[in-house]
Amino acid sequence: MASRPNGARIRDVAAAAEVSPAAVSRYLNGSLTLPRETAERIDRAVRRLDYRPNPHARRLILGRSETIGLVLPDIANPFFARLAAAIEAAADRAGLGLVLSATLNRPGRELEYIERMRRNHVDGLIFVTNHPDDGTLRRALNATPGAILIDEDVPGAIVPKVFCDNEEGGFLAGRHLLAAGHRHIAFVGGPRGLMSTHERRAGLDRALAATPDAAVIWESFGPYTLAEGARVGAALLAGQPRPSAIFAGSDELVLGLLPVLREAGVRVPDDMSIVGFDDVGPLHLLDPPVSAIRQPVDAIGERAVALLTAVPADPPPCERLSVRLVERGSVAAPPCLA
Amino acid sequence: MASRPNGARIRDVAAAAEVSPAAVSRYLNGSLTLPRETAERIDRAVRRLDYRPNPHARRLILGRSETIGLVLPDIANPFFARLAAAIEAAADRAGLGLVLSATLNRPGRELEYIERMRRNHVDGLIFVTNHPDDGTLRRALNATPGAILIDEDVPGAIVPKVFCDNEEGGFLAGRHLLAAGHRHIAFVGGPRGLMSTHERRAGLDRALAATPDAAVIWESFGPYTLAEGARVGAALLAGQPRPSAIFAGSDELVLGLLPVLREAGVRVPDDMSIVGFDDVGPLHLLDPPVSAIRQPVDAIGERAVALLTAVPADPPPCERLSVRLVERGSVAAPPCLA
DNA sequence: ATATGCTTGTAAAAGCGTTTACTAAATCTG
DNA sequence: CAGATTTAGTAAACGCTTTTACAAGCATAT
Repeated sequence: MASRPNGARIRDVAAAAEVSPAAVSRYLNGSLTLPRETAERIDRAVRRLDYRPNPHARRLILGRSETIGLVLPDIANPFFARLAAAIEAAADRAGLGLVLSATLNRPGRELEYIERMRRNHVDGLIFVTNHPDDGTLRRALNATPGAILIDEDVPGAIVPKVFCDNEEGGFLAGRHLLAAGHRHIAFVGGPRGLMSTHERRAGLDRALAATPDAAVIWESFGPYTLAEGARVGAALLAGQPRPSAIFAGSDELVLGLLPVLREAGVRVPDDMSIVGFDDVGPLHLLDPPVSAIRQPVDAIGERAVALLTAVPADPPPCERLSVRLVERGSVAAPPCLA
Repeated sequence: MASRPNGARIRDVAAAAEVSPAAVSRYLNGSLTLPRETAERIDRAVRRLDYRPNPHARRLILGRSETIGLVLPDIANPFFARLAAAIEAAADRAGLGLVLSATLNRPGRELEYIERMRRNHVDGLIFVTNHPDDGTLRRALNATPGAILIDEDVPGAIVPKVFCDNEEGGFLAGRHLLAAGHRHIAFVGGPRGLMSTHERRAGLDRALAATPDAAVIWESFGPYTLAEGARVGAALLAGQPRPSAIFAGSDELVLGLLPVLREAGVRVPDDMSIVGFDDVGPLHLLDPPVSAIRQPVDAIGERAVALLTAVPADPPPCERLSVRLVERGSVAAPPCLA
């Protein structure tokens, strides 16, 4: 039916409807109202030829691509995968395409994508970092409007931001542990210098502050990975005095910790309580099911896309989405009280 | 430095190097060799102006986008997320952008993407289905070259394909269970009508065929999901006679099964052995660590991109990538022999 | 009769890199 | 030295849509 392999062009429609290409374009885009009869001729031609504007020509003239970029450390990581799913869904609802890029923490990858955005390859960028910034990223971000930051901050970047309420999460975890009777708590944090690490710790401290004999007696900082969880588990068990509960900064850390504890004969929650953060992994399927602070992943994706398509505000908004504690079976009274 | 907000254009470079835009284009694309002196003038201008071709203009004239599309059911699913990571990495190495789309099994989404490819929005499509095809997808695929199929087949689609060796996987699982002494085995498959389901079952049968008293005494078919795993677990425990081992078609199924077994007081592997498939989830962190057939996810991604960028062959290749059994702690002798 | 305004459009330019076809000059060949 | 070939480029067309600026025709108001 269609004469050309790639579908009809606007001028085919124009010819079929016996109007000019400009008329078709303007009518279709609503910048020209036409009498019923003419409009119907165009509509019919569009349907008959199954016309769709060539996106490349459109992007060239419009200078935008109806596409956003998602830059994150690693799509295979369940937390980022969930985030990506939420963002993809939100972008799709907004009629936006999504191009994906994993940095795998290779330096320069993030900057490369900012550059791509500056050159209008994409209309906007959703950025997920998980390493401290030496100022490079901040400068690049501030020099190039159109990016937004989610999940983790780049200090000093003046861009819209969407984070979960890390401090509240830390507080919730701390209060929960406290209520169960724990006084000696381990904080297994993310990397030093990351907002999430700092804030979760601050929230934990706030919770503990009200109880004089409660304290963080052990802490560690490192990547939010499985391997780090395993490493930390060993170190924690080797130390003295041993805490009775752990607040870990990610699902992955918990997943890494658990087998080490089990191996060492430390039972959860009888000998050691544990609270995770993120709650996107199958924490409910572990033995015991692990309690965790749940991040509102879908909402973060939703808001990220909304902010990207919204008119820029000054100063750019920084949204804090609530977290909540999901109680399962990994917290009990400390052994001394049992 | 750059006079325009979006970077230098080819004519800026041409002006700076005192040649024509055509000369710059052809020199940069290797279709014109120039004397050292002229070439250096252009190189210098390119560096000084930090020139990069406008991708939209490039795509318009070239009719291709240096971008491929990845269409999969759900990026939040760990298996697909791993696959996406592998494909993203391979695409990146090949200098290709990746646009992501999750179908969430909405009908029509897949067709929509094939249509987009036909209109040159993307240069190629990597397709991951997980539902039986009624012929619609086959027809669309065959009518539009440039897509490839991975992980799951669309019967009759004449396109390059990359699958793991499901049959071998089923065989490996069956042989392993047999070797441990099991004779009464449950097959927890994916949906009926899916290649993976069929082939894994066939491999299992082949393994059992050599042993007269060994048989699949229970089977189920359903989505490769957690919820299905839980459902099936309950059904399986309610039936009589009870098998001594389960071969489940995905990590998710295992993850759904496990808590149901535990709840029912059925110990793994003492009372029930279990072998999974995929091995991308944290199977090694479960209690007990679960043995599984490991899919070569990275290799699948790698080959998919390679096939997409290769010159089309006739007939299109169908690659089968080897799987292997990863033995952990979820298989033991059946209780009757213990 | 002239001015004003609306309706119904259209022509042409803009957006930018690539390719085709071609020229002018230099070098080589016989 | 005539003619062939190579070298070193260039002008113009191409891809397709959108936008700007404008025009013809008609009705209404002054």
